[in-house]
Amino acid sequence: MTVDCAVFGLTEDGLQVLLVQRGAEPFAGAWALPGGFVREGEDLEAAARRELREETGLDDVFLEQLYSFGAPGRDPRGHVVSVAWVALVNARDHAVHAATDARDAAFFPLGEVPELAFDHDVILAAAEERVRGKVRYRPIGFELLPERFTLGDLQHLYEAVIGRPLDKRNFRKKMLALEFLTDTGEREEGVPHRPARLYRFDPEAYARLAREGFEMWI
Amino acid sequence: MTVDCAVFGLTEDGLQVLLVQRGAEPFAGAWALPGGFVREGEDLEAAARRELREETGLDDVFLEQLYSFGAPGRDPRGHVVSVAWVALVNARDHAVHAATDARDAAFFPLGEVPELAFDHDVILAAAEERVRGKVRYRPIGFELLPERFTLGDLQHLYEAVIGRPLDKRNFRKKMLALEFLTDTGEREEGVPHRPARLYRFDPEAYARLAREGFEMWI
DNA sequence: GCAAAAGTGTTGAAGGTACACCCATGT
DNA sequence: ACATGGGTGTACCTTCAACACTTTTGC
Repeated sequence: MTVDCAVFGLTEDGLQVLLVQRGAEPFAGAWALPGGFVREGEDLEAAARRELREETGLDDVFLEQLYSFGAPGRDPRGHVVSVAWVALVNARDHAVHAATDARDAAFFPLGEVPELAFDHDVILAAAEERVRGKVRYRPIGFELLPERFTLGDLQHLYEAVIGRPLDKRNFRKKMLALEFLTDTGEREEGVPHRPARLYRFDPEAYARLAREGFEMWI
Repeated sequence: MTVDCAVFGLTEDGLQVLLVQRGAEPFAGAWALPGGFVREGEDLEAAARRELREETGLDDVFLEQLYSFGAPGRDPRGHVVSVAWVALVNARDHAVHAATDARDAAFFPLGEVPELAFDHDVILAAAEERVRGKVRYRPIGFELLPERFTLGDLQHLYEAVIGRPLDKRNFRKKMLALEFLTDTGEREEGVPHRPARLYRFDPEAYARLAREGFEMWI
């Protein structure tokens, strides 16, 4: 039993995925999703978090189970089932560094992903589909942004994930009508244009609305 | 590694789940979701289908992976991870009978489920949530109906799964506007009221529409 | 003829989409 | 002054929700 994590981050170039270069056989030297064996008696989510920490230095990230892959032959070491996870990180605040069995760790734009070890191309495709789908009806996109962000940041995020330009006025109307963005009262600083208001996502406000049967849909 | 299946069927009393009474320890005599150990080198979905066939006689059903449960302590035999699956069957055409390690197999209304073995109550709750959510935006409900069905059947299905009465005229308008219900030209027979038209779900028409970016939402 | 479900349109409200200009800041 | 993104309102159109009566069959 292994766990593998598809970790997504956001930059000006759009969505990126975190890969590690394997140091050990099989597939030594190949790029792969960070992951590894579950220990005896270890919880699956705990294993995913441990592997992420050990191989990439990431800690305290948003993590959600994706799917379990168990096709015979997917791992040359034998019949290994992998429980795959999706993680979303704010690339600014989470520095990444290779560690343990990984020679290197780096973010790759989704259009420039190299050949991957095992069946990690399949896992990555499923993870990307999950993120692109779910971001439209659950407030998971905020995990890709710093704590305080502008509505411009948020719009760029949605445009990058959904892959389609959005109308600025309609987007702002819709986001502010959802009542879980709180205006921090602060502004951007040091930008060569009119500074934007900084907002914060309020998980409790969202939870309250969700309990009342409300549904977001972007 | 085990697989466990939450199998749902539909009757006049609403959604039902298929349970088996365990014949072997642990939890001998307790009701549980059908399932069992994955064999060495066996595909996960194949294992789920095999266990369903062996324990309940069900074959050739709609099956979709739900989630993997791996909390330490969830199985007294040791650290056993279960890959859970959701199945939907048309209870009329699929006869159920206990077999192998199961003393008995029967459908239970969701409100009358007995105490379950292992953490199967947690798995069942997750499965129910998946079905109730997904049925609204994917055409999986048809798996619960016979091949030919009336719009009344379909409306009752949605009312049972969503748990809320629907307006007949609006429902029919919406379903017929979706262009994947084909009128078979046939009618109900032997009913003590005006016989209804029989429709059939056309998976290819749905696939075509889905490819064009269409989205259903009930 | 009675019971039981099938079948059928319209109207008002709400929400979504398209669209163009002025504002505040740094250089 | 100019370049850059921030910030704002309206009109149209589409979609959704509410609502009641006639039809066809078996008994």
